[in-house]
Amino acid sequence: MSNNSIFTNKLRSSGLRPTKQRIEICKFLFNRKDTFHFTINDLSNTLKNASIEKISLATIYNTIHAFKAKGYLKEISINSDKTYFDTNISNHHHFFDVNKKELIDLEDKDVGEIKIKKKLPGKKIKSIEVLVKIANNN
Amino acid sequence: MSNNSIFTNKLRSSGLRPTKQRIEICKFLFNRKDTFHFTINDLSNTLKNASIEKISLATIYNTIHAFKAKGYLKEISINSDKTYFDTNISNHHHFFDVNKKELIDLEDKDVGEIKIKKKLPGKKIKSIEVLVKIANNN
DNA sequence: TTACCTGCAAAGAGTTTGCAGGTAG
DNA sequence: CTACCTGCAAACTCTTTGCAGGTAA
Repeated sequence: MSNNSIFTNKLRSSGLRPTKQRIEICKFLFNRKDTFHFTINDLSNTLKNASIEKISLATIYNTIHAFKAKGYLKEISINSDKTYFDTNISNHHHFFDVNKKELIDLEDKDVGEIKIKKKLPGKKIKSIEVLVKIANNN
Repeated sequence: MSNNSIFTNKLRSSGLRPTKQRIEICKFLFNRKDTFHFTINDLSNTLKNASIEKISLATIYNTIHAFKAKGYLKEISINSDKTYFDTNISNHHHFFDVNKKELIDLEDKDVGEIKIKKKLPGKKIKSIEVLVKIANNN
């Protein structure tokens, strides 16, 4: 199907061989309208149920890290026991719902411009990430 | 010495028994002019060299978590293999030097006001944390 | 054919837990 | 005396690695 060939090309063009495991993971991650957040564990479980053949954990780690290195995914900083990945690779920020342990996108425009007034010699800014922790009103 | 009694009181007043291990840890963490960042591993190694008696890793974890729960320490969000704690519990932000894997404080005043323009019903903001990743100029 | 990829199992790192003995109140 | 704390080792979770067999080009 034409969908697969999109991913095949995407993978090939970044020097990754389009194996069926990687295409399977691509389909799950990128074949959707909205971006989303996930953990490796989520992904593994979902694929276990959804796909025909089991993909080994090692392959999932391997693939997710390759995708991250290629810029297809971002890893997100939170004080949490979990490591989250984000299919939204644009510049944006996050709410973290501490009750539901859930990440919610905050678009760049939802956060006023951030001005860093301190400079360190010989260093340049690579990224500015804002994490807004939210909790239920009691 | 009078220093110890400060910590003894601090601990007692928050319902923690002032054991010699906890006082030892307090002295190392809080008996200094400047706040700093550390990992459990750092702390364990430093105490191993510096103190008379060895404090077991389990006790260090236990104590650090108790201190965090009591608000004496903050845990810091970074995409890193390490978990950092901060003795600076005031509202502030961080640079993370990706080359040196080092955290540097960014005072509140070094970061322009942050305006979160999105609200989620039934949720309130608990904290806003900014992480500025920096790297060497090449 | 060759370099790369997958799957499994074992190994690692960091953290937590169970329990017996010790200590503060 | 009792509840809490410590230290040790075992257990756990998450992640990485080594290696043999498989697959894309």
